[in-house]
Amino acid sequence: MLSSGYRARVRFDDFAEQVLDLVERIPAGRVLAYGDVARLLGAGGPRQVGRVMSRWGAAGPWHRVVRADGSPARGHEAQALALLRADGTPLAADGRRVDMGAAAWDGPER
DNA sequence: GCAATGACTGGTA
DNA sequence: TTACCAGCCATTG
Repeated sequence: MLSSGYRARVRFDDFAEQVLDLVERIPAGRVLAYGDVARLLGAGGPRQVGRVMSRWGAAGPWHRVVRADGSPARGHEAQALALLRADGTPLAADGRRVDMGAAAWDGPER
């Protein structure tokens, strides 16, 4: 029944669902790097996580997913920083990045 | 099937 | 600190 084109979207949607579910579990004041999300899920890679966020990230607290160096998403830096600041996320001294040492989330466990 | 692209990462200069 | 390069993995043309 499912056409090839539709099935392809559904297959990726499975990975996207896991990413979005994990992102929505990130507590306020905490962040996760793209690579960390992929590692916690044990699938795909940082670029795949970024692809999911660009397409379905708006469904959750996308601003809590940042780059490994603490920089927020490309093209949404000001927006992400404003939301992170609202969550009380510890920012670096420069104020344009997240303090990964203090804001990095360990994951749903612990 | 191949090449280009992407909300990335880590290393080196 | 920023800039450039090579690697990585799935989607898209």
